[in-house]
Amino acid sequence: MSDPDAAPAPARRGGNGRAGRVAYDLDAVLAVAVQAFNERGYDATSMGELAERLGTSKSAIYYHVSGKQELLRLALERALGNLEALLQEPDGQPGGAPDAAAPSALERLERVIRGAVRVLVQELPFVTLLLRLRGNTDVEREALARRREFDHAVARLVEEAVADGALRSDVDARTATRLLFGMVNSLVEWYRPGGGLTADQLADAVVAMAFEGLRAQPGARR
Amino acid sequence: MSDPDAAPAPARRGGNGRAGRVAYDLDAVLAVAVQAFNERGYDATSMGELAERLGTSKSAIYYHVSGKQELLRLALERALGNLEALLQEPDGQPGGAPDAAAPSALERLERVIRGAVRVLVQELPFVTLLLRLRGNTDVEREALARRREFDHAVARLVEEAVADGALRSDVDARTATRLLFGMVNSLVEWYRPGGGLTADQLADAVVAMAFEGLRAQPGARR
DNA sequence: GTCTATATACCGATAGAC
DNA sequence: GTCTATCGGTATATAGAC
Repeated sequence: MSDPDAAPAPARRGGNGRAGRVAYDLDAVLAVAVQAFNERGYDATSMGELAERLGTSKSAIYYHVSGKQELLRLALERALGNLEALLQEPDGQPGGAPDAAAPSALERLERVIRGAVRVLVQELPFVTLLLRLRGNTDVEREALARRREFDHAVARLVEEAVADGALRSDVDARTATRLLFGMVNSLVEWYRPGGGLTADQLADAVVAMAFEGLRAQPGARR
Repeated sequence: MSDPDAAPAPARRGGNGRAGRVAYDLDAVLAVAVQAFNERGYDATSMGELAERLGTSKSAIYYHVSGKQELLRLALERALGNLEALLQEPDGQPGGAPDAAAPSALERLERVIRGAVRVLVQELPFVTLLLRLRGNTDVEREALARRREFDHAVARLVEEAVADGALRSDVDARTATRLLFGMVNSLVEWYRPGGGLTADQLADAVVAMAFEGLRAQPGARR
């Protein structure tokens, strides 16, 4: 999968391109659009500005997509698809060996958290866009519904872990889930790759704070 | 201070109003505007829609404010003023007695966290607007600069508490601060007053999760 | 596939009557 | 203080040449 932030520059055509002709494919248009939506906001970003950023005209964009809303829909599909895959394969990576014993709810929760951090980092602009939706249009409302279903699935994991006695029960499970993913989701507001913090270090910090808290524990190896 | 969510209905005039005439004052206009900005986004909200929500005309709004940007500026001023006051009086409430010993950095941090939760709850729509800014205009950039200064002040508290040995040192202080306020700020995305969770209970949950973590500790009274 | 030109609609803001 | 009418600007999207 291409990194949308890395190369907003136009890609040269494949074998069927005319000599030296620079063209944009859908992925390049989408990458630039998502970056612009995140910087300025979806509503504040005009098709004219997208054309400027791409060094082309509005009409050229309409050749690739049916309109501004389809750009949004494609971007949200990518973010949601990656997040939903976490729930299908809670190991964090597909194709894992058939596990020994079934993992506990707490173990599954930690894997989902680490997976979510990984997806947020790998698909940063797309997930950023998803997390800032307001639900103004049908496209946005459909995406928000899918996001809510993801949240509910995580909440069920938290409740299960509380029932197991693995998580504290004096904080409501729903509240804990929301605070937990409030912390995870806030990554998109400040994390930037290449800033001296790898995705794994970030996941470690999130899991440590979420499960053990920030307070120094006397005698603990910290 | 009036509650902007509670009464979007027009307020009757004071002593100088003509008999029975319904009018809007600046506070009523601001309350409706902030609610609309949060629901639909600032850019996606037109002055025409504000007029519709107020049951009046666009011109009537322009009588009260110079334009759409001033509505934004007034709302952000209210949110920032309340947050900045937390740093001046870290007791959480003004007029506290001159304290005995100077509180530790950890104690001051907890007071700021509880104060921030209180401000978020009490001024929910205004802080929500602040936290969703993108920095498209001068008004927004000025507000973002003030917000960054607030964040930096909290980060200095965290660093001080780490230096005291009160907070764990295996998580970078900057990262910890960002995760901490990512958790706090996420409240605006889901907390609604009257939902069975008081501001104090919420602050307890935030402080418990931030400092002690979610994991059940064997033998601990939880 | 990309261009220029344009159709159509809505935006923020203002003018002037009442 | 609120109204109707309208200004100038810009938005999305399309038409048709090349």
